[in-house]
Amino acid sequence: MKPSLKTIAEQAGVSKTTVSFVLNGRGEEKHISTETQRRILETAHRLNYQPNHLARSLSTGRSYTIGFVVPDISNPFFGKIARLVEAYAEELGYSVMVASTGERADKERMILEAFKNRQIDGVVLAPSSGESIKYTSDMPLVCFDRVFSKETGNTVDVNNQETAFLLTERLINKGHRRIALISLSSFLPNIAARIKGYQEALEKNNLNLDERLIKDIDEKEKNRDVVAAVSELLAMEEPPTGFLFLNNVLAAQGIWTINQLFPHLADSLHFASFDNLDLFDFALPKVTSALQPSERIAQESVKMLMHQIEHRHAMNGVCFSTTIIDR
Amino acid sequence: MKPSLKTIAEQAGVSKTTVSFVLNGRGEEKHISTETQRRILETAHRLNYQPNHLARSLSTGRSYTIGFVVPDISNPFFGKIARLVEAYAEELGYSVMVASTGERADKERMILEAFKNRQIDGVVLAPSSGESIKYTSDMPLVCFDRVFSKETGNTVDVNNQETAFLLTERLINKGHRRIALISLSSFLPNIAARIKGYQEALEKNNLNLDERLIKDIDEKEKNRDVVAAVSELLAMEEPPTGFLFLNNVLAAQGIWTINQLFPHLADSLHFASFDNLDLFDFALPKVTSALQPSERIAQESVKMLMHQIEHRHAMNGVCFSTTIIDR
DNA sequence: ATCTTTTACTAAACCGGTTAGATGACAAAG
DNA sequence: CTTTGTCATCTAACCGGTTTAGTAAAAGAT
Repeated sequence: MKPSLKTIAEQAGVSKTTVSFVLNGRGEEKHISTETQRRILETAHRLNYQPNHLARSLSTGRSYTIGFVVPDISNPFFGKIARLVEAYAEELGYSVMVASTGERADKERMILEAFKNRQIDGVVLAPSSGESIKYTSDMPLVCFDRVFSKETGNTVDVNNQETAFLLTERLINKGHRRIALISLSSFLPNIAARIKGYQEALEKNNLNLDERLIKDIDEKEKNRDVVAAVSELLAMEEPPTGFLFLNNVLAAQGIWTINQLFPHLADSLHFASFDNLDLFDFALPKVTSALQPSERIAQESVKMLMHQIEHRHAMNGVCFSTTIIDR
Repeated sequence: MKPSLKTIAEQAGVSKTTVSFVLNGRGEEKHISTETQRRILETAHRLNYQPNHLARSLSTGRSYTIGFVVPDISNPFFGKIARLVEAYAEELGYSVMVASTGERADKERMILEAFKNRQIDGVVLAPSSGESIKYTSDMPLVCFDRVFSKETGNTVDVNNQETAFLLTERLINKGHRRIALISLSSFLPNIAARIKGYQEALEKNNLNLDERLIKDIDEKEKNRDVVAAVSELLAMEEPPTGFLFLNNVLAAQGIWTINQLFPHLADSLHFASFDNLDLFDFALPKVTSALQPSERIAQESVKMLMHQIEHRHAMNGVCFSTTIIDR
């Protein structure tokens, strides 16, 4: 039988209350005598007492658990942040529940409500839609990676538009005149900003925007769609030589496509991609990438969430800069 | 104010008990009249009642939460399994708490105890030591990837020794006579089995085992150590031409090393590695890899855990076969 | 010597559910 | 006409903590 406060109370000959005070380090404050404190601590130790976290949470209303909800935890970008969020949260005595939404708003909603009913203290979320904030009502929430509205605060992201602009310019500066954009069909604010940055760079460099060079990939069928998109682009009479991929998964699949189907073109093309991957270091075509500061994103997200949990009011959104790795 | 059973009871003019029965679908069984049931359901719906999961868990002793504990959730192998475990668990109404141990037994112990105090129903664990089972005592536990003892049951792994044997033989069949082994210095049963398979293959093919071709990598410094190991090996007077890497992270770093420091050798070497990575499809040196069946590992782990949660006795361990992808 | 404060500790309510056992009403059986 | 059984519902205890509002005794102040 697992010992409870009651067990200790009986064995130490005091009340539950006293035991609770002492074990929570409030012994002095509550004027519990040194001898009694000693006896209680000794008993607790002897019985190897471990408090029941659920019971505590139920009465305090704090579960010391946060949620980490992203489209796909197996995506290396989110996996890395998960690891870091978990580490920071643990330092603060929090555990982390994770869930993947598959980029589906309905599933996201279900997950958030399930977590809320589990009395989670707050959620770090990479939202798939602008609706999510509604379902969480009063639960502390920090959105990262995708920011649907800056107004509510509590957001962490990067300078998407500027980064896309710079990535595109790098390709232009390397002499590429026709630059394809491999984007996503679902509406996400970070993606929208990146598209803008791409357009802006073309405009500034007096390259006209050819709509045929822009391909939208369906999230659910990305692997198949990227192969099709790249193949179509390379089959054009005037094919692009520079490619901007709006995230690492798309770029990885793009590299795969070239290597499997167009290996002879690997040297003549140049890629640019959001997010870094280790493989970009040696992949062909060469990939210039924009590294997002995972550590800072994770740390800031947790910090912001803790702030809201403690103080119940939002902090201003934070926007980090990416680091462009030229290859 | 969030509505509770009490709120509904008051508004519907019945007792908490009756509400509890009805909302748990035990209305018929408990002979609650149709009219009362209707009224209760209507009230619950009107107030948008959501049960407090903590309170329920406290009284039933079931939290419908499981833990997923691995060395590093950002490792793609574990990330993929995490995603799948999460999906299967969700289907069964469970949430998942994740934690990374950093391959440290002490941290693993802390995590397991913290989870236990959170009244988790069970844990899916990739253990870093043989000790973990002790700290979980009566908590349902399934170990995957690393199996320290088959005797206790509840284990899921793959045919490590045979796979290593086959991978090594592939290298031999491709004409490589000197085959390096990039291993890990920490003792893990899966790694030990893989080393055995390597030795067995050399022996069977009458190649003598050159200890200098075996390099142990320190988990904490893998990136640095792999570069050093590969560089040393290639600097030998009679350097190896085949390399067996005991996991995907090591192999990825090996590929990086060749591409950065020895690009002229990329074509003459051949790698073999445990676990698949997308980048193996186009990386040079070519990589023959052993794909582990993530879906089946995840599904079986969850199934096994659920079995133990329900029936409180262990199932026999399961061992899956890998799929070798020749490149 | 009496009043006030401090010390050391406890009883009981509470968090929000679940559940064993009781209860009163009514119908069928003996 | 009592007994037994079923129906419909409720009371109260319980899960294991936290916390408010005490209380009795000892110490300090007037």
